[in-house]
Amino acid sequence: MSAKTELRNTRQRQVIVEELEKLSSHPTATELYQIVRQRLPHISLGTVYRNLEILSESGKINTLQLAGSEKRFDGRTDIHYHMRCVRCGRVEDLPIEPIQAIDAALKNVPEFEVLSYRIEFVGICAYCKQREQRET
Amino acid sequence: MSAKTELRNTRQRQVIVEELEKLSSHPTATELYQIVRQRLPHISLGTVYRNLEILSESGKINTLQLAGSEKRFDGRTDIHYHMRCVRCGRVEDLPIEPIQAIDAALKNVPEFEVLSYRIEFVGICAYCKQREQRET
DNA sequence: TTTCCTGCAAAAGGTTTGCATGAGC
DNA sequence: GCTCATGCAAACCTTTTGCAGGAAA
Repeated sequence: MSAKTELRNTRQRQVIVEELEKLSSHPTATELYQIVRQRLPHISLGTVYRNLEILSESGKINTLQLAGSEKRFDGRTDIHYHMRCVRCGRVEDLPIEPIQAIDAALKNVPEFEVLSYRIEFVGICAYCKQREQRET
Repeated sequence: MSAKTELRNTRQRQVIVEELEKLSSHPTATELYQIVRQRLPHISLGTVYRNLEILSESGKINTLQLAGSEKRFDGRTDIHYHMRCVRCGRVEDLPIEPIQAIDAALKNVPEFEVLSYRIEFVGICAYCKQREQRET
């Protein structure tokens, strides 16, 4: 519940957060590892994973709960929706407001205690949409 | 799009579908493997995976796109929602109607072409809710 | 008889972990 | 100086795949 021990401010942790916050691409651990390695060539994948976990637990970053086998991470910690592009696989932020009707529906299930939800939109991102229009 | 070749009716395939349809627990491949093995002790995990994939492609069963690393499978192929129990991890069917407002929201994103969505509710299932009331 | 399917085992892909060393505070 | 964090490598877990033999149609 509360922040137990203050996190130690290591160079690796710093760079991981900085680089993640620069990105809007919701990278996987491996993708972020490649990027961070440009600044810290000796960092290990394990360190990236451990830090992403710790940072996520302490609320400094967000672990996305999406379909598929790979975890993705987000420097934004406010509530917002994502869309997965069926063409290129990108995960984009969706510029729409939270849908109130979903929260309303949560209250109407007597047997269960529904607390929240995870939603992931599926569609074609701006890049792929443009590209397909050019090719037509 | 269309069913190309008719699937061969093997004993393994039969039993996998039968057992999956009996369950409302949305098992993982490994869980279903354990169950099927009671009837076919020599079946291999690979066969279970291959059949789940083929059956899902041909629309006879459904592969759930939930958060987390493991795939789960569903004998029901009609559209319905699921809830993940935060206590025990069970995946349950949620007896609520499709929420129209979500489809309405899809249409209001000009830059993207949003086609569909995946939603997963999160809460406390009937079993855990009862248990917690008893323990109070 | 042809083709698809199966069992087995190895490989693949992503993530976690044990251990000795090293760096924050 | 005491802990926590790191790098490295091995282990883990789920899923996929290659291959030779076996069973549907």
